[in-house]
Amino acid sequence: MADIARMAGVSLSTVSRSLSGSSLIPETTRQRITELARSLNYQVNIGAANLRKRDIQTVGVVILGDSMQTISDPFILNILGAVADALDERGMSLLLTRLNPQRQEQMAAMFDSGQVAGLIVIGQLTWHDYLNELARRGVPMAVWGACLSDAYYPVVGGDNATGGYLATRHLLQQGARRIAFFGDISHPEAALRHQGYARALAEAGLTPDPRLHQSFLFGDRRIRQVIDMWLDQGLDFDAIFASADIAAISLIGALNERGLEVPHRVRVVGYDDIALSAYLHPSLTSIRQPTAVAGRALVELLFEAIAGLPRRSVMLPAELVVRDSSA
Amino acid sequence: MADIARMAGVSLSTVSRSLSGSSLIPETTRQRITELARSLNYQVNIGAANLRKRDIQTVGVVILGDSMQTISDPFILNILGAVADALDERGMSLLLTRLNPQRQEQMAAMFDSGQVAGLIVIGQLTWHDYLNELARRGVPMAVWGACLSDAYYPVVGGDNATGGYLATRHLLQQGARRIAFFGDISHPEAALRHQGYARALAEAGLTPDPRLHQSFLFGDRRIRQVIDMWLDQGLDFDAIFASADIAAISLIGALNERGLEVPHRVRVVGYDDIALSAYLHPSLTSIRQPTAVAGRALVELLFEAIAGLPRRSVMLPAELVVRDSSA
DNA sequence: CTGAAAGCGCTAACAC
DNA sequence: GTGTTAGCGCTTTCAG
Repeated sequence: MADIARMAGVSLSTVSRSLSGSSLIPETTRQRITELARSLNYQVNIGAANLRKRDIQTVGVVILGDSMQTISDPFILNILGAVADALDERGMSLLLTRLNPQRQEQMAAMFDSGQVAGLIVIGQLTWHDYLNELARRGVPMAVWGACLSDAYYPVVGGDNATGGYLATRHLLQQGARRIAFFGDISHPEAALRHQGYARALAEAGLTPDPRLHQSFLFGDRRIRQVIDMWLDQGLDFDAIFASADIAAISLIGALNERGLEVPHRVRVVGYDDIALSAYLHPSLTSIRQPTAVAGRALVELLFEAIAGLPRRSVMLPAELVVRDSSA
Repeated sequence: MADIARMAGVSLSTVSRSLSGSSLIPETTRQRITELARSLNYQVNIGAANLRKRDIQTVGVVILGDSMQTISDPFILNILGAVADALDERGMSLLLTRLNPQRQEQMAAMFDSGQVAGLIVIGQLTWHDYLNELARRGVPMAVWGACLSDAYYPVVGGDNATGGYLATRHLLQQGARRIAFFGDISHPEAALRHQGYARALAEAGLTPDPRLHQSFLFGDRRIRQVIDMWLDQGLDFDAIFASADIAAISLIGALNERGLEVPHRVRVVGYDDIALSAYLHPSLTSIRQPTAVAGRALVELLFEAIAGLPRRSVMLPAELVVRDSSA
């Protein structure tokens, strides 16, 4: 910037003002400086500017992980994409971090070290208490997850109870009676989906069979093992509601392998409606969650938190998308 | 930091030195300061430190997009994950940006504005010339893509020619004779895969039929239209080699819809070996690319570029993974 | 309208 | 070992 000032024959202040679009600077000077900057590939040093302005143009996005493995749920990554777009629209940068439970503290560090103005957390999992703690400490954030009543942080999430209800009622309407549930109910989102599942069953005069409830959601190998186990035990089931499409996909693979045709022998409904679901064979019935809206809402809520506005949460509708796997 | 200095009864320098682990500071003082920092949730302001140290702890990761749509190829996101891990190991932060061709300049801006020490670009597509231009300008970077001979930037990529060859030879060995190719050969990666495809055909005494070459890779709707078109024209084909698993998956869906069973009527091989491919029905034969190694290599090459070391490129092996779709 | 000067939070000479 | 000081690149009063 000093170079430009010298070359343009003006002071630092003038260049600074000019480049930041101050209306005090006459068009001609402004043009000259802009031109000079372009030809030098000069861009204002954002870090230094922020230091002086005491504001940060970056938001931390944290993807929470369950296992040590790379997260690859397309749904999560869809939300990430939506958040990236929404942040982009506001001219904010996105600092990405993936965290597993062993490194909780790193989450706060991003904020405490002045790297980011706030945090968007994707995947609430079992971090509820820690997130509450951070929020109490005044770390601005917005979380994708279940809208827990005792959450001290703003949440954007789907209507998981309704989603679970819709999925299960649909299966019942298709004639299913012995519906298994796949999902880790230690995660609030899955727990709510399970509530909806139970409610739909109750309405049909049925009660959930605990033997048909499986907590292992991630890890396709384990999903296959469960199917094997059920079949070997002669357990009776004619439908499965899986709390994530990626689990449903593994399930369908395992069922096919054991000769149980989907949907004729076993109907399957997933959750999230990831892009691939429509192109599977059979295509997968699922509960759609509006990820684009979610991304926008997360960013909006985070900005409200940063601005010190009262915390609020957003619950997005869940929509049943019927395809072949439940026909 | 000033607070801590005052509370600890020492000078700013002592706190700074202590927190950055200088061996000059005695254990006892160091302990006291560390303790104080922890209790105040204090973390050194990275931006200010970097400004002073004139070094940046952040790397920009750019995901290049073809269309205006959110990118959601799991393979790309796998590499992103691997890069994130590798960066993490080195204590670097990851600034994520998604760019489409309309906003090329933003890529340089990340570096010029001092936000990042260098760029990792995922998805070379048709950006080759622009990437070369940046590299010439001295922007440190590393690119996932095809190892082009006239690339002025370091590249990490799979052995696309061999991958294409392996896929096609495998199909030929399975008895296929009329093998279609799906992939946009304006992208260097796909072009190399097509070369391998042509070579395998040549070895079998066959020549590629241009009518069986389809450039549309993204957009499942278009893929279906192509299948419809081929069938309506009575075009003869008994196998398809698709330059991406996500395309192969759409293809299989479209084929099934038209009653062409995979693999009995049409064999299919994809590329990338995304996680889902193993769990499809039929499971998808594909060419595996080692994403974890790729992530590590990209980071390594970027650091070499930043350090001013001579540019080099890394070509990773392509491995055929045989599954049901080509049986 | 424009320039001089102070200072954002931190580190690194350079003294003591 | 420790403190003092200058200054990283920028913005913003405050004078002119």
